[in-house]
Amino acid sequence: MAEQFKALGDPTRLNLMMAVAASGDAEACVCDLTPDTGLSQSTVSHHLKLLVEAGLLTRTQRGKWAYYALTPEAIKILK
Amino acid sequence: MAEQFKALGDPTRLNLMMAVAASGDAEACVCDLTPDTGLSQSTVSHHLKLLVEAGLLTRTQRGKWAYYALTPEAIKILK
DNA sequence: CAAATACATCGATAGATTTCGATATGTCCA
DNA sequence: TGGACATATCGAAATCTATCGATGTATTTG
Repeated sequence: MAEQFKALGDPTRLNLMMAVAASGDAEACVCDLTPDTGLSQSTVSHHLKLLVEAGLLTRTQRGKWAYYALTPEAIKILK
Repeated sequence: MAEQFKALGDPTRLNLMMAVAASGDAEACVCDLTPDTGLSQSTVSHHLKLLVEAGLLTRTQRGKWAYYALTPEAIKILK
């Protein structure tokens, strides 16, 4: 539980979560998410990984793209 | 908002929050909270300060003791 | 007033986190 | 197959965090 709060405790990651939540179909690929952060692609990828590990995002690969979506757990916490 | 999640994202601090919530009258002094953590008094004091700064605990001095209690905000997040 | 108690602050240090650029992996298309 | 694109991983540097012991500040008590 602390791990989830910790994951949400970084402004960049919280913004990523909000961006995913605000996306159409509530999922987004790295290429959509990266520009807004002002960070490098590798850094965004790293943060997304942490969010997945914390059980707050799911990752689905479709073709070239990796789509991230909120988990029920994340929705519960952020609501 | 990230600041609050960040504050809750440390196991020690999350345990402190739970301990306060579980205390009689939902408030506790440092002397009550310190033993369970296995940490030094100065470290616990430091963590409590962060929680207050994050708006998750209030601090009330009564005589020698400082009593900490959950804020409405904290109750909302932890519920 | 002096000692004791409860807590906060300070300075230092070890370890964790964020970030990047470079590179690796995987997928699609010509 | 080869190149282009999307993403992940790696290694390193800078910054942040948790922790401690020592000390400072109030407050109560003798």
